[in-house]
Amino acid sequence: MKVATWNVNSIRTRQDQVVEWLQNNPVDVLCLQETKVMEVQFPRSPFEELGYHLYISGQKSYNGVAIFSRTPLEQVSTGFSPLLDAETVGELDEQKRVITGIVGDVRIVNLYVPNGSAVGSEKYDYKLLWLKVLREYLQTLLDKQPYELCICGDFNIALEDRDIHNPKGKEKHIMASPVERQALQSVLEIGLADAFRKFTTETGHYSWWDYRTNAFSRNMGWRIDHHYLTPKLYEQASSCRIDIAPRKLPKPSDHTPVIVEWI
DNA sequence: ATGGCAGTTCCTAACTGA
Repeated sequence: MKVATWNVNSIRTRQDQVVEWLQNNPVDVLCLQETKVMEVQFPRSPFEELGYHLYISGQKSYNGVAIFSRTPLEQVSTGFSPLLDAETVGELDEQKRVITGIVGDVRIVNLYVPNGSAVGSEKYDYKLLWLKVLREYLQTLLDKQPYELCICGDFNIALEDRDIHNPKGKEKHIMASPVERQALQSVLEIGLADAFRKFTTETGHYSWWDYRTNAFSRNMGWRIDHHYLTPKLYEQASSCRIDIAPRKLPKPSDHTPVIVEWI
């Protein structure tokens, strides 16, 4: 089973690139973030023609997540609300950042974690609150269901210094600040491990490069797109790789796909 | 230090992203 995650920064702009990528990389599941379109306007047919079933949580202009799957997903739901009480969720489901479904004996959870703008800003507080509620959401999933979990998506956090091209002085930088790193660590403490780090320990491997300053050609990147697995699935994982080919294309997304495989 | 690039919409300016 191969599960990929890719922040496409607008599915309508990236449609042809995603089609071509799927033709060359026929993964079982593709999790997309930042689709930036309402479900009714989502370009479904190019992907359905490739044999995928589409599950979409969309909104206009911002955010938006989707799962493409070769086999139909079961128990698909979006947002935190299906598992948590209204008081806990508050307004968090207004932004479309969560979609999940079951394939085989694995629950896929596709996430687009808030960026947070700047450390100490209102959006940063929103990011921290969102991660706190995410932990409750995932803990509830684990408590209620026997499925293994594959949590993937754009986490907007580089968890360790080796996930950043130049980690020096990043304590106040969004995506690297200690408080948000700790918030993500707290989520992982429920029993999740980073699939990529099972296979690759050195620095220099990234999934996002800023559009500005020729960051990609200088490999000034960040590894912020992750797959987190429950222990049994982590043991079964046989590879996790970053495909930088799409980042080299004209008009690319600023992120590139990451693919995990398990037996 | 700042801003740089890209996508979107209430579209040629302002926002959000990361």
